[in-house]
Amino acid sequence: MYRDLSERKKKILGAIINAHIQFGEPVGSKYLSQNEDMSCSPATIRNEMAELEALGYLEQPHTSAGRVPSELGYRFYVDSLVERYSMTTKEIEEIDRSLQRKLSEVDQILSEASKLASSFTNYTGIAVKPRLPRTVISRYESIYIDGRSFVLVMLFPDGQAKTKTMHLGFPISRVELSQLTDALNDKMTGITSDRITFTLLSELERAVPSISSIISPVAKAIYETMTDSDGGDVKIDGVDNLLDYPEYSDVSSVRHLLGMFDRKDEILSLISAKDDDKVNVYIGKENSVDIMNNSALVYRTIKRDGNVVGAIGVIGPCRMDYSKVISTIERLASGIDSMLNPKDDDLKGER
Amino acid sequence: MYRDLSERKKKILGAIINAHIQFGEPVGSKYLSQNEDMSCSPATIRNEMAELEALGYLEQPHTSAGRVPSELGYRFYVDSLVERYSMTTKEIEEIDRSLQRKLSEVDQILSEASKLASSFTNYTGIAVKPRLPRTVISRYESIYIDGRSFVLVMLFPDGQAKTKTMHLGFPISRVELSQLTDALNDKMTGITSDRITFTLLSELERAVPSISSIISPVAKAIYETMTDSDGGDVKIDGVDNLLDYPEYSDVSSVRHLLGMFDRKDEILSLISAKDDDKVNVYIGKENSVDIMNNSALVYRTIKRDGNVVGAIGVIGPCRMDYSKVISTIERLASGIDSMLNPKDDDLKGER
DNA sequence: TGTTAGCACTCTTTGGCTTTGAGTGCTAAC
DNA sequence: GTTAGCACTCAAAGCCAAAGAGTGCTAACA
Repeated sequence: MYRDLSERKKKILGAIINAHIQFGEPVGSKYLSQNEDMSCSPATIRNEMAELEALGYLEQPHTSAGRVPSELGYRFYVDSLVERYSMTTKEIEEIDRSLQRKLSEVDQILSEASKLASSFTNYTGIAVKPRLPRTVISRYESIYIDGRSFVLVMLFPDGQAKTKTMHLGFPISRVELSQLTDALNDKMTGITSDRITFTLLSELERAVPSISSIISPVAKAIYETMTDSDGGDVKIDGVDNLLDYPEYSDVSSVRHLLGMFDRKDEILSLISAKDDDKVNVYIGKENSVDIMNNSALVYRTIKRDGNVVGAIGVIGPCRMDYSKVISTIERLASGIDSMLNPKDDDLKGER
Repeated sequence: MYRDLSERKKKILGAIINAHIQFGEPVGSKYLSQNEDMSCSPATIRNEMAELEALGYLEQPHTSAGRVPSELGYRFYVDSLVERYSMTTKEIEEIDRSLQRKLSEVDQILSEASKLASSFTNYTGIAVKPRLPRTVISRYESIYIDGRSFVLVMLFPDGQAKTKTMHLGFPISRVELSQLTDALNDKMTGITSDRITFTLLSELERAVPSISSIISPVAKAIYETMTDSDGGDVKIDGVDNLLDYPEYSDVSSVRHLLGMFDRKDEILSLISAKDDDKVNVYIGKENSVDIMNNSALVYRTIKRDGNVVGAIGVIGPCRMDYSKVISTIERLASGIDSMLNPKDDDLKGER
């Protein structure tokens, strides 16, 4: 697709995008010939630029302005020109150090990752926990607290656990509690939330006749837990970073972006769609999220035991320092990956 | 303090604030005499306005503009003039219905409340979970999963429970696990996180010599859990609502506000400071959070069993529809309160 | 045939200028 | 104490000209 570009065109296109990323303003022929050692005159560059514009890689805000990369141009740049930003040892150390403060739960890791992504890149960081396929509970345990309350522990197949503290209006004995637990383990394991039916509840009530009135609130708690963990979540940090960039100096553009953050579902589905192991870049309207008018999204998914458990990324203007952002996300994501999938040492850390 | 204002001054001040809230622009004498049936001429009103300005209730952006309420003016308005907004049955129903979708955990209730506050008022909703006083764990339980992993359940004095799933690099037996649990219950209950010392860990290791290498990761998990739940949290929703108001049409003012949202700590400490049962209103610089330059904060705390577990509120421009906002927050908060503190029915719902 | 210099042309940006209009403060009359 | 009248102030809007940046085109050149 990009075969038809001569080396010189590529060089010019790359130089324009670099300059535009740096200064945020349209780039003119004179600037290029002077500062980017093009070894040809402005006039020649103008000719090339005119052709690049005809091919769709460049755009002109108005007649007497320089050229600005189009979304196609950025795409080309990201795909082929971008040289990997080589991080300084200091930067690498800083990222690694930040990750050291190893947080235990996936949720927390992601939420922290969003902050890190934001602070290292100066764009807006996002972290996504995808909507999981329907969860089933594989085992129940209960912990007796006192005559009127107990903790219900629900274990999921992936080893996660959730708890609910139940307060009852009437006393319950340890024996009854263990009957209840047995009944739950007998009837309520391995099923999805939509299979919790009235029939099932009646069966349960029959299994523990002495405390049948407890079934309904317990079932409700279970149902809530199952449906809860279905939900995806999107964390966003550093929105105010964006306001430093002229593309968002207009309130309406900010509103666009903020509006998108409220429609987190779209981000969720966008990111959940693709789950390869590399950093992905969506530029402007390329993606279904049409609100991302003048913005780009760089992200990478996070896996654990081969399953996607989340993603981290960065949102910023199309004119983004891609090489730096990509490297940062790359390193953050792989750092998190290795935290979540520790090598088989003598003793693994907890999750 | 406000005794010295004549009835007519109060009326004029109130009319100015109402008009300014409605239109967002400085209010002139002519407008008042025409539209608010003042029964006196513009000139008279001008005299009164000049005095109100001298007293500090009004301000003039520049010589030839109308008057704008000062922060003191708003404060006066909120304290004495505001007539409680009477909600329509429809609005009340809608709030109640939204609250019906009763979410179980405090965290979720608050996060949902923030969305509700935002959508009912069209300002920015915030929900706060305060930094709790240092947490201690009152009891440990463990659930055996398989030879190499188990779930550690930690119970807090208030009945909450947290879990950590531990994956080990070596096998552990049920007996050893219960030894571990006993040791934890013996040595690690009732202490704050800063008292988990090396000495304590050594004692623990001595208590379970056969699996002493497990102590360190377990202790780490416990420490993390304890320090986690210390942390407060602030949820914010509907930031983009604000952009509809001209006060925030300037990017720098938006940045101010967004910056504040990143410094959630300040909001946290502000709200945690006062814990009475009524709706509080902070206007502009009244509060320590000096960033709230041109903004006001309306909130009310949420209690459970007499303890503050959070707060919900709204942030918007000083020029805010206080009567509506106050009623909305009032109703939301009391609705949540009653969800969290159910009447003693036969069977209480879970928490 | 590709490159370059030169030049006319376009179009935004900037600054200064005036006009407009809203709203005030003051004074004098009621 | 209230009101009408009037001069005054000042931001906002509109207008115009000048400046400046950058282009496209043409013609000369290698």
